[in-house]
Amino acid sequence: MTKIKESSTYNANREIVMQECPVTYVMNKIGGHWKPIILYHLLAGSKRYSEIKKSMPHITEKMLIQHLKQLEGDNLLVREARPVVPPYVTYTLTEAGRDLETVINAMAAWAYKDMDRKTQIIP
Amino acid sequence: MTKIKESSTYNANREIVMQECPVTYVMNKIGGHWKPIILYHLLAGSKRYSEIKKSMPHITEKMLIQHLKQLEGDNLLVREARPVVPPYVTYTLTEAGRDLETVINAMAAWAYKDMDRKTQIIP
DNA sequence: CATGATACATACTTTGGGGTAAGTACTTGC
DNA sequence: GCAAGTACTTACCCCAAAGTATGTATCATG
Repeated sequence: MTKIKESSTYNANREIVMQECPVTYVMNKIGGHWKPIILYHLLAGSKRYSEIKKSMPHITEKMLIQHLKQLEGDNLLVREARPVVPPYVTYTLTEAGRDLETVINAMAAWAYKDMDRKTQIIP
Repeated sequence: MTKIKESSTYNANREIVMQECPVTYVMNKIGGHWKPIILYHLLAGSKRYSEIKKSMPHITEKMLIQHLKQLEGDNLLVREARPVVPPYVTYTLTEAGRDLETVINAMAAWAYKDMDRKTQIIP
């Protein structure tokens, strides 16, 4: 008798909204705290796992691979492992991933503009 | 004795990353499921509360005002209430809010391109 | 006088993203 | 022979965001 949910409005939305709203579509791929940052770092070129880790000192290893896997699943990057030891794994953006540069840049541009607006109001 | 966290890496990040990463800065303002959609609808022009609600059938009233308040707090929109009864409240984007059109459009453009890529691979 | 419209508010519950901690497999260097 | 580096994996926990449900104030209209 306490089962009112089943698939909930949340998931209903996910389905519906994904088809209607392109913004949500993007958010589902690059949303969250880490993904855009990972993409940002990879826009500079391919990197191996340890390099990404070094450029993001605050991320935990779990979060890092978790998101790398998801981004790979969403075809935003490809993983290449050379069968050597110690392992040598590189991550490279796909075309879809590189195309996100426009989005990332638009965001960055807005962010700097908005930060400016703020500091101008303070005095 | 179970308090290991205090402010946690999460919040440490929020602080640090906000200053370093413009993308995260944006995400903190327009991230989440609903905000970009609200903004999207308001880009077409000012709307009153009930109109926004109608254009987003799947959002709950709680979520709607909650995010409207946050967007107002972040200076992305302004709320104007006429002191009549029944209440008449309109929401309008600020300059900062309208400037997000670039970001939203870049996202939409990418989304459509990405959807195309997918449908081309399927057959 | 109670029902409906409008624009919320508030209490309570659930879910999943993010975090912590520890372990694995393989080899090179001391 | 064991510590250290590389690229993960696994188990478990916590909290904030999202969702559910219900209540509020005001007046107009039947």
